[in-house]
Amino acid sequence: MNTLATKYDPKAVEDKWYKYWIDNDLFKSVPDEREPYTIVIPPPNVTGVLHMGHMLNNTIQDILMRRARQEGKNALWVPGTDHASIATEAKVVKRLAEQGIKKTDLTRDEFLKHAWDWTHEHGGIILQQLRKLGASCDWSRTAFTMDEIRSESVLRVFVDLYNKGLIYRGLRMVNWDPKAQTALSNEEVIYREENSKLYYLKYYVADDDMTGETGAEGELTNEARAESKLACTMPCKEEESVSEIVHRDAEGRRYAVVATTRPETIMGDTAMCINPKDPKNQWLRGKKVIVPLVNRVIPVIEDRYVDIEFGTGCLKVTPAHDVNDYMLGKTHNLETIDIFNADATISEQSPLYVGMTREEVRKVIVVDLQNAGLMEKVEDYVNKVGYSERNSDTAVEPRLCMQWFIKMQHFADLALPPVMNDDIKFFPPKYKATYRSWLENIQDWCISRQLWWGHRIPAYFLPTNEEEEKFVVALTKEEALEKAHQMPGYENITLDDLRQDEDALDTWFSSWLWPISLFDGIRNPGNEEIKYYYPTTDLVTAPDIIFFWVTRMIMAGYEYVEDMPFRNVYFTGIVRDKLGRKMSKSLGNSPDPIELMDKFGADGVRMGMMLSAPAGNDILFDEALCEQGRNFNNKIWNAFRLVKGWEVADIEQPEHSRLAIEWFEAQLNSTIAEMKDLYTKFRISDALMAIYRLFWEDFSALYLEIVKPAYQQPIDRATLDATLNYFDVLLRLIHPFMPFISEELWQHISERAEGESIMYAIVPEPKPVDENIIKAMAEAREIITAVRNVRASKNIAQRTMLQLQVANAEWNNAYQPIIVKLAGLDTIEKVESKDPTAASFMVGTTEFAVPLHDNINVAEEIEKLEKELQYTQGFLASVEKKLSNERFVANAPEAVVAAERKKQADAQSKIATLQETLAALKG
RNA sequence: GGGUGCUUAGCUCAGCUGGUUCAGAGCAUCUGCCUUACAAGCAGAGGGUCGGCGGUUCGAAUCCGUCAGCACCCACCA
Repeated sequence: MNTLATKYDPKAVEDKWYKYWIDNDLFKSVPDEREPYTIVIPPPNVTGVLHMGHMLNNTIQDILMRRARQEGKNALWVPGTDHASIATEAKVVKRLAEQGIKKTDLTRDEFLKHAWDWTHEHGGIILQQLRKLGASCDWSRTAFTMDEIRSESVLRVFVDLYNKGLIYRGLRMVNWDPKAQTALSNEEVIYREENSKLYYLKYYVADDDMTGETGAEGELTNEARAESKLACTMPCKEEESVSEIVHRDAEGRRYAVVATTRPETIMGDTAMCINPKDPKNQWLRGKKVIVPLVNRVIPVIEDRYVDIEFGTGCLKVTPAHDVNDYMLGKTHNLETIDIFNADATISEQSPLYVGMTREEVRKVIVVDLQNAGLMEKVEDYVNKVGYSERNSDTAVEPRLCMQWFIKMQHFADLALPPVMNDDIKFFPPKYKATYRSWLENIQDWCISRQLWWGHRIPAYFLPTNEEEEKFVVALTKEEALEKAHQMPGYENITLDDLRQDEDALDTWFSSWLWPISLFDGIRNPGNEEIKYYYPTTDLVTAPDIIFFWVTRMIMAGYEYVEDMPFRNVYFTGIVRDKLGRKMSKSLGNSPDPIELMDKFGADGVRMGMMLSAPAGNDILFDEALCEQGRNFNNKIWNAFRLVKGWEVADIEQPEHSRLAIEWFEAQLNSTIAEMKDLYTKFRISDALMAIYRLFWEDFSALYLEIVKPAYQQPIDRATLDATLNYFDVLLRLIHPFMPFISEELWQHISERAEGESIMYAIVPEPKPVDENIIKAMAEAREIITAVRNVRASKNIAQRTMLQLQVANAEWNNAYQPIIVKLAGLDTIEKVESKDPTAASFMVGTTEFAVPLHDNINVAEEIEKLEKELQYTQGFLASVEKKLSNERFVANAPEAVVAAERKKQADAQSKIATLQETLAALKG
């Protein structure tokens, strides 16, 4: 009679409903009088493909969106993509290379054409994939960080910040990615531990007359003591607090030893540095030393920056290639020799190895140093090397060059208070500390990238003969010219004289405006949309972009709208495999989301994602969770099949059905309230678990089993109506998690007009719950389970009716008809003394018995009861011990003491009952 | 080196301001069932001295200290 398949088939419904939602504009939002609920998507890379991180992130966002709609809010989820300048440019360069085209052979315009081609070819694939997941974005608003509105917003902000004096240009040591050949911000550098070597190089003292010049008076003896041990070539350490350490070669010439991990940079050495308080290196003060191989004479400078304990306490200073050395160079006025080209090959400035790569030089120079006798020793060493976030195989090279920066202190001051005082709430709140420490140690933001793919910096250089550069910043070249004309000496220049800065802006310079620029709030401040949708409600993102993005959006929000960009930030975890490893292409442990959805259905995968995703914790993804999701779909499907198969007839409503409806009403409301609370705390997986259990345990295993008519029997109208009503509400509660199956079944459960959707079906407000109902049902369940246990242990068939005796005249339970039905009973009767051949059990303080006639095993029954007796006696002893403790009785709250007294009384009565039963059994 | 978390059943995790909704959930495991919605299922069951030690308290998974282990973030130690 049921024509529906016993297995739910997601494929048959998912595409259909997505199309229905789109055709009926159900994701669309325009400002109205309702309360807005807004999320802006963290824009994925325009040429990216969906991975598990996106799945998690977007599932959560979609759940929140759909929930908001069911709360009657005007919900808007704005989608879009990010141009991801470094990553995309790298991909385009790679593809061109495959075609035999070098970027350097192309003009900027030619290259950009290729990049746009690439973007149009691959762009938006990821947004298509999100549709399969069920993402309810308002696609009519799809934005791109390099579309017209967003681009113009970016340029305006640049000009504005420059005019406010918050953007400056400066020669700084930046993190240079030699592969992409661009500067990176500090945040784009990822440090990894590496096994490398520490090389100890000999720096001979220049013009050493070998007469034993001493460093400081009174330390002659130390030196002498040190020298006396020079039979060995290794440095000799005396009691280090006082001794000098001088190295001499076989001919007596003195040298210092410098420990370095980067011997290939010695061509750029312009000083050696010691700590002025370092006793062992006092003799080097004021000396000059010779750079090995290079033979350049460099001064020994003193600076407390040098760590006395590290290596030999001597530091080689290469101001062009190390951030700290650069600072030393500035304080000590050192020469700067840049020995690297932009691609990290050795430049003409170096006397040696010109044209070789840094890796090659490392190998060669180590050999050369050894051959020249200039290498003291080599040790294994673990250090941290910075890598480009986007080209993970490329070590970052510190490099000195002109870049654009934003002064960040101003923004840090704006952005810190609202998070610390919870105007903007973080979930979980532990990230507040991270946020704070970053803002309290804020560094200026390097925003220029030596790339073509991105927003070109709107700065225009003027012709000049001086070394110093002159430029104007303006939205367009024409405006720039006007500004230039204001400058003395430039009154008559033409457009052709202006040369626009070649650099593009950091991608995050557009992302930080996202919640504003999506509503055109930069170009048209105060417009209707920005007034309505901003501040957005929630942001869902991964904690690894807290500095890149979250923090900076807060900064931009307060700068440009004078308000927070979002009220809540939900930080998701990182999706790992079930062994806890990060998902990566090389490990091959990252499932293809599209394949997963084909296998388990989008609803199943969504549930799989959410089953283990508490905020802020990493989630260990396991396909088995999707399977559980699929199984739940199937459970819902089959419950629906059952209900749909019922024939209604004009018959009286059975008492057990009436009671089941009364109880489920309470249970349902209890769960609705629980879920409401969990949503406000962003405990979304817990909310899912609440509805999962309600549907499976309470609705399917209990409620439906109670009201289910006997085989081929009809159901009464009242019960059917109530059941359909419950099913409707359950589907609404399920909908945010599993939009497809809920929509599919809702059409059969509930009347709907064309264009309506469960996504706008309001979730009812929880009604007050009578706890007595829940308690009474819990007791009934316990009794049912106990009887079923008796049945199972005695191998009594399901259809054999049993009797239940209650050995307590006081006992009453409102749900006796339910117990009768689900436990398979004829009757429940109160007895003075129960049948001695019955299997007994206790629920609370009441003893129940199921007469078994000859079926009982007396020895077994006695053993069971004695075990329980023993346990209860032990329990009573512990309670009495507590009660006999005067300090407990005196100090504990009355309620607690009373509770203990009740425990005592209950245990005593239980013991009495057990003893009676045992006595009867033993005859 | 600084910071932030974490350690509870085989696995993943809940347990808020200390006391009957304190030892819980889901999954997995085990036993019995192809019972006419569902074997992607039904009915049951077992399983943890809440990381170690010490302290505060009448009472500690919960508060404090300490040790151990794990994770992540930040930082210029060559």
